[in-house]
Amino acid sequence: MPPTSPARLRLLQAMIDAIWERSYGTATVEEICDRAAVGKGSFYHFFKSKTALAIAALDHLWETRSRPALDEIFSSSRPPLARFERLIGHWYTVVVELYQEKGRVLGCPYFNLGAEVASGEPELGAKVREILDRYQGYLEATLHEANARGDISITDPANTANCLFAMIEGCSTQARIHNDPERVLHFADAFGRMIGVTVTPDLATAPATI
Amino acid sequence: MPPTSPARLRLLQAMIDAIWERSYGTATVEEICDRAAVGKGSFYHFFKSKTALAIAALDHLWETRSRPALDEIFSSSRPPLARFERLIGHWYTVVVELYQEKGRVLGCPYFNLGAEVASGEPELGAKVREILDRYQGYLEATLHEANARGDISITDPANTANCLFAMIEGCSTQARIHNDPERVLHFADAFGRMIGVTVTPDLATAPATI
DNA sequence: CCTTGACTTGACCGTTCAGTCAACTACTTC
DNA sequence: GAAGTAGTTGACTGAACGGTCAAGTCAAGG
Repeated sequence: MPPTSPARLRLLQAMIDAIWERSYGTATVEEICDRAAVGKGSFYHFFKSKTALAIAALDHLWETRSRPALDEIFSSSRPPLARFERLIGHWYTVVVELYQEKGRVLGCPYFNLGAEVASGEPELGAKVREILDRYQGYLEATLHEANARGDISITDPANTANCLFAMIEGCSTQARIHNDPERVLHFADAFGRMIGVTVTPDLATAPATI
Repeated sequence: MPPTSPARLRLLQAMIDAIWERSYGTATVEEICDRAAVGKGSFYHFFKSKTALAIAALDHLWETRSRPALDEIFSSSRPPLARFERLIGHWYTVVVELYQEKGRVLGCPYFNLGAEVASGEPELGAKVREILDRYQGYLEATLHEANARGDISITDPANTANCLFAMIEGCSTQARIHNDPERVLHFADAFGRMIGVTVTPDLATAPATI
């Protein structure tokens, strides 16, 4: 079971697509096998259950997409406040790209899944919390650094990071509920007001990841 | 089929509980019938489908709980900024009460459901959007009034209301994901910074509704 | 006492689900 | 080319699903 097997990778991607486009609960094993063009036997050759695939799929999405993108956005070569501007611009770019591709705003798969399986599915919930905490960690570290440089003056960086992250995820979920990509840009202004600076989304040419 | 039939009311409440505690997708008709102590035949006597019950349940929750609570919180007898303080305090009180009762933070049923059924279930999605828009309307109207009184100076009340609401819902969903009631209070500080005033949660003795 | 109709019931139906399995292919290694 | 290993298959199973239905109960009206 080398983790690079093509069928295995297609299953991971199919599960991510299913969670993103629909929801974990409504995604059936057969649907995922069809999307991946893989027999049901192969599914259970690689993963012991639907839940196990979901956990592996979250890890895969994080390692191959989210983490590389966040490492670039929050690179120390960029000034702290510019990282926030890049984050918002990047987030918007990804949402619009997926909207053009799928015809729908999909929101954040981690957050959507987390809300859905908060009760029941404790292992899946733990994986979601782990990833969301790492995500928020980027924000908190950057707030600390901006504080140290004197760019901003925030008394409680951990709490502020939490609130910024809540607004980002909240706006993304609103955008999903209303299927309206523009809602994602709404928070740029509020983002700035929360940390006491002006924040302008940085819509650079971007690698298409989230 | 008088809408006040006890069995019908129990079905509405059972559906709300199921959506809140678990999720719409994992709630089965049989589970709801059991919770309501009602035969499956009665279910289909009152509602033509599971979806129809969900839509009726959202309306019922809004009319009997959310709207009365919001009308009290946003009563014109209260100064605009005090309404925000009361909203946060009330929200926190409800979350803690439900936490003590059910052992879990449940978040906002409208928001959770909306994210879950954003694709698929268009009628249910429309009902969720209608309710969320009304909810946000209270915030926007209050921002306008506070602006007019000179309490605050917000250039784009509609967008600000949207961001405040996104942060409220985002924090609530985080609280659900982490099963941590205290996360709901996190945003009081950020709430104030976004509109440029100090906001202190008003934890008055409250009617237990959301 | 009979009729009516709203309300209730749970067995039942066809479908769909997650998961199993025995058989097969393709590739490597000796 | 034999033997082993990794990957693949789809028919199959038992359970659970949403929804149907024939057979009631019961209170109100005549």
